[in-house]
Amino acid sequence: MTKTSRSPRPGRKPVTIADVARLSGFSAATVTRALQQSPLVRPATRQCVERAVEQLGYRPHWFAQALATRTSRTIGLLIPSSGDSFWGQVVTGAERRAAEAGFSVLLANAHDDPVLEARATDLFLSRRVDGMILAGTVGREVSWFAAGQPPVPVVKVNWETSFSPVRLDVTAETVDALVARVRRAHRRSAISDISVDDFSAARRLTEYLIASGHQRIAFVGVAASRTAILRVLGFRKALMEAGLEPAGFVTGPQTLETGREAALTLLSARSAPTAIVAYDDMVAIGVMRGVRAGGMRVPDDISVVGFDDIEVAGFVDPPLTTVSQPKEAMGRLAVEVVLRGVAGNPLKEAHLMQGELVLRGSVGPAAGQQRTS
Amino acid sequence: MTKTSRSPRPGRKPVTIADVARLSGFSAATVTRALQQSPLVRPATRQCVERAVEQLGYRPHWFAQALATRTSRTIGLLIPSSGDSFWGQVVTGAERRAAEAGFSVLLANAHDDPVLEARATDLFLSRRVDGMILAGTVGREVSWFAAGQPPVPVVKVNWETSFSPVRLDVTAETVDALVARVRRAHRRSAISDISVDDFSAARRLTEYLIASGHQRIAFVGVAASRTAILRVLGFRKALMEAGLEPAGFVTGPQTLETGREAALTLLSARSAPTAIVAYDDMVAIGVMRGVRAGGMRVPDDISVVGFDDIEVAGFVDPPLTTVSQPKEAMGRLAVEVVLRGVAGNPLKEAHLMQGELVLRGSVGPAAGQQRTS
DNA sequence: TTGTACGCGTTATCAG
DNA sequence: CTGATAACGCGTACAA
Repeated sequence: MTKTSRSPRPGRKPVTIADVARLSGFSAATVTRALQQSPLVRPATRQCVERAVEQLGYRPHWFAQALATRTSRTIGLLIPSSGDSFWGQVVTGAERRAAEAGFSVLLANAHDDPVLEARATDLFLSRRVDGMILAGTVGREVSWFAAGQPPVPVVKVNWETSFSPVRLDVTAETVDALVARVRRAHRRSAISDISVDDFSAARRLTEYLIASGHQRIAFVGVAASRTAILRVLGFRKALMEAGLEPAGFVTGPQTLETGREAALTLLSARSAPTAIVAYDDMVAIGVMRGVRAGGMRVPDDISVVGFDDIEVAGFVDPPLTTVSQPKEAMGRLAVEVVLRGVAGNPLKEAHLMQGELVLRGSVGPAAGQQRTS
Repeated sequence: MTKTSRSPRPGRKPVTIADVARLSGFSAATVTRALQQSPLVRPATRQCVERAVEQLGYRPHWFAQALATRTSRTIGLLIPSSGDSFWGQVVTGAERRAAEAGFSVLLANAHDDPVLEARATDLFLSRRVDGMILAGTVGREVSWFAAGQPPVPVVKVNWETSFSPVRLDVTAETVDALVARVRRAHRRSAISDISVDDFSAARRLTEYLIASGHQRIAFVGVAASRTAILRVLGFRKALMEAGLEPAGFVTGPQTLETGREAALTLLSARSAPTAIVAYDDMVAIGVMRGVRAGGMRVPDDISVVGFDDIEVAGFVDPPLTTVSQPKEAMGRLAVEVVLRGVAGNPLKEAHLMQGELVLRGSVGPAAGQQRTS
């Protein structure tokens, strides 16, 4: 249903500083100074100007200000999608912090498309943002800025990129070497970055499963992405230190469906795992569905853990044990890094934030252990 | 963990149209025309200019353009919170549509605070947005714009406001009168608005329950808000037309906890309902938990429905039957309305969008009916 | 303490 | 077809 009706044309022309100057009887320069709380202006004058501002409903014209001062007080924020509550939380943190500093946020969605990513950085640049935050991007850095160095401070958040697949039969030494190698790729760039320590998170999650008595643990959702590799390596590391072998790896796109099928496959194997580490919560939920479809129960027969602590994770049955990423904090920190850059401190910063284990109902004691005891 | 290291100062001064003019050997005016694809410029000249642009990496300075053309090609979008995936979807739709039209989105979060809402509209105005979308706002319209008419096209989306509580013992005539009254409050405003037809959605949802054999149906989450009242009225309307009486109303804040407690209370009554309509999905999930805590099952013993189709709704157990709001479409439409206003058609538009019933697993045949048959 | 004059980077209006 | 020139609204040296 749609209804329309006339409404008065809002065509009042905006009031400028000249109008204020005229009404108050002072010059435009004085008005500017009064508005900037400059100590050079007499209190009585300030009063007078403020009255005129009030009366006319004057608001400084932001473009003109920006043009004159050469700063836009705007930060470009590129994320994969606003519809994703994960990134939504990052935006919330960023927006809050920016507002505190008197900055606003220019938002763009990349929808996982490198072309859109490049277009967005272009947009930001021509909008003369004072800095930009590139979050969850998939494209290659070179495609963003033609001449190497970006002209404004840039920070990457949870930057994703493809890596040649890691051999799964790594040894104790190669795990550390590979982690170092993956991290080094970050360091080469001159662009600041913030990311969550996926390696450590996966390691702690796996250690928790081992401490719960699990000995046969599989990983579902292996892929050639930076994040996936670090999580696999953390998983391997924990296993090695406990003298255990992985109970299986399932490769595939990081979707619910992958998790479902993987669970069905793994459960029908002769030596089925008693616990599954999923690449992320969505895959984990798929695993839980697969487990149920296979006639078994979580966590009685098999334990499941995920990553990210997405909103849904706390609402599935049983609620999912996972590791939560500091989403709002990442957004805030990203803005702070950019702000430091804007303030004229052109340092590259690299932040590795720690996730937090969220213990819920999807992990129980190892089923095998129960039988033998 | 934090690491910092030196990086080359990015202080190249941006290239201006004058640089392009110099290099290409033409005047700035011609460069502008070439870039605007004006037919007034000779192809050879255009080529020449384009080469210079390429070579210098020139990008038009957006403020200066905006200042000269008096349009910012920006739309202000105010939402309660980016962390909420409901609004995130609205943003996605808006952002997409805006990008198609070459506009960008300036985002602000109100966090349900009328003060922040007013500050945001102020920000938008001083940023000279071409139009603004005020979504899910709670404040009073008068507080937004000092001088009555806003100076740019504005559209409200799912505008929320408090209403004097509706008497629950309405009659058939008063239902229609009340719906009309609630809607009239919208019409009085000169500001365009988009909202979902909550009355009709609630009515259809309730009709569906009745068609499933339910006769004793309660409503949980009554409050003095516009949305809540329309949903209650839709619920009442469906019941009346079927010659049924409501099995109860529970008032309270629209949270999961309210739902939980309400379920416990309703189930222990002498004539317990066989179905519950919750104000929204979060309340509905609370109801489901309460039902389970009370030792009964959904949908075997009692059916539950919600509103909004939030992300979580499809993942709870059983998946929730609800009515989905056209979130992305609302965002798109909002941008379109603003764009029409920008194009110089200052009409007030009122759009009532229809939600869609999403039938999932939380509704079954009436338990009472099963027993008697 | 206040006013004047100029620059910020573009676009639009007129002449040529 | 192209080139001067004047806005656009504000900040800021510099002068008063």
